[in-house]
Parts: sequence; C-alpha cells; structure tokens
Amino acid sequence: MSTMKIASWNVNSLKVRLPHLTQWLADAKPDVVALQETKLEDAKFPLDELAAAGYHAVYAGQKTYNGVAILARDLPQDVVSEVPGLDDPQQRRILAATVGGVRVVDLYVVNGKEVGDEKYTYKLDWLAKVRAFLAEELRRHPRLVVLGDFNICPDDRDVYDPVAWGEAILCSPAERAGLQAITALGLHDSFRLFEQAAGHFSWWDYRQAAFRRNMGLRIDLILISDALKSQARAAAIDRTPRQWERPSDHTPVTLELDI
DNA sequence: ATGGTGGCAGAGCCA
Repeated sequence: MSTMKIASWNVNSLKVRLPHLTQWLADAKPDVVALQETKLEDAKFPLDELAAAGYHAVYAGQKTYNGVAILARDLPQDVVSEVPGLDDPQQRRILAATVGGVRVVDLYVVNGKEVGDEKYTYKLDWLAKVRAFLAEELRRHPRLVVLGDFNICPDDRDVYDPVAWGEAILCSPAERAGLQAITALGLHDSFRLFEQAAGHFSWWDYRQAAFRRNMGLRIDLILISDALKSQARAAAIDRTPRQWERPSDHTPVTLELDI
C-alpha cells in the first residue's frame, strides 16, 4: 500500500508565486496539486519549471483572472475543462483529470462580491450547474476528489468571528445550501474527518495583519467520495507558505489517501 | 459605511 498526497492551493498569480510553489513542492512532496487563480494564459504556463520539479501539468487559464491547473507525478488523463451547461468559456474555473485511478475535479468557485450582487446570483447558479456536473462525474468515477477554492465557509467553525461576519458573502445561507447540495451527492469535507475544532483557516486577508491575528476563513476544501472515505489517512492545512515573503493570501490544504 | 492590501496592467476591476 502506498500513500497519495493531494493538495489544493489558490496561488493568486502563478507567475508571482512560482518560486513559492516549487519550494513547497520540494518540501511537501505532494503527488497531486490543484491550483487556482493562476491568472496565466496557457501559452505562458511554466511547464518547463514544473517538469524540472518532477510534475506533469494540465491547465485551463486566461489572462488576468481565474485559471486552474492540476500538477501530478503521474500523467493526468481524460482531461476536461469544458462543462456542459456552464456556457461561460470566458471564466476558466474548472478542470478535471484522472490521476492514479482517482478522478480529480479542481474548482475555483465564483466569489460573488456581496450578497444580492449580480455576481452573487451568478455564483448560486454556477454552483447548481457544477453540482449537476459533479453528479455525472461521480456516476462515472466513484473514486472522486473535488477540491479547490470554494469561496464558501462550510459552517461557523470556519470563520474567525462568525458573529461579526454574520450571513455576509462566503457565509450566506444560500451559499452554504449550495455547498451542502454538492456534499449531499456523497462527498465529504476531508478536513472534518480529522479535526472538529474551530479556528483552522486556509485564507487570510492581506489587510489589517489578518494572518498574524489569525483572522481567517476556511474556504479551501478537499471533498472525497464515499468510495475514498475509508482510505483517508490525514488532512491538514500547511500554514508555512503563508508566512513567506510576498505570499498568496491562501495557504495549501492537503489530504493523504491510502491507495 | 469606508478603506485597508495585493495582482494585473497601466485606470480600474477583482478578490
């Protein structure tokens, strides 16, 4: 038996964060990494640097905004970045691939700006359409991992000050219902299989020294299907890269699976 | 209620 270490990281510009990424790959040695907010056109993807680090890569990027990628020791197969019904090719937010017998779906969920904004309505609609896509992925690939920047706090334990935050964006009941409709397909928040306490976050605002004060949110998730649940061995949030100079506002989250 | 910080791109948008 061997272990597959799977990670998700919103890097907030792969161009700027490439040194952090390669350092973290060398330190953490993940087998699969899902990236979000690469903010790179595909022609500018740093394939050579990542190959030198020992990783294959598939990606769906665009200039300035969004962009997702999957890095893997093994060759990713059956790559999908166009989702039926999600007719918005301008926003590169989804990438699916099969790695080592596990189906991996990388999501960069719409932020939504604020409750009631047209971007918020778009977010809820996007979540419903992604749910339909995931239902089909799960039917075809029972060994499924859905991970990424969900831009939703699953519950109040995932918010540094749930009273102050209230039902604002990332915590509104409709967003949480959208996430629950996805997990109700038979997907489990792997972090909560191992840790029940509040105060474990994956994102901290750049402003107001939020990281130093641990004023964060847990919005980066690794969901696993029923078929993989018994193989989960550990889940963690690696705060180390958030402490480096000129960091992403997100830090990597990880899951170890017995394979 | 606003603005604070960062990335991209070169002013304002997005987060």
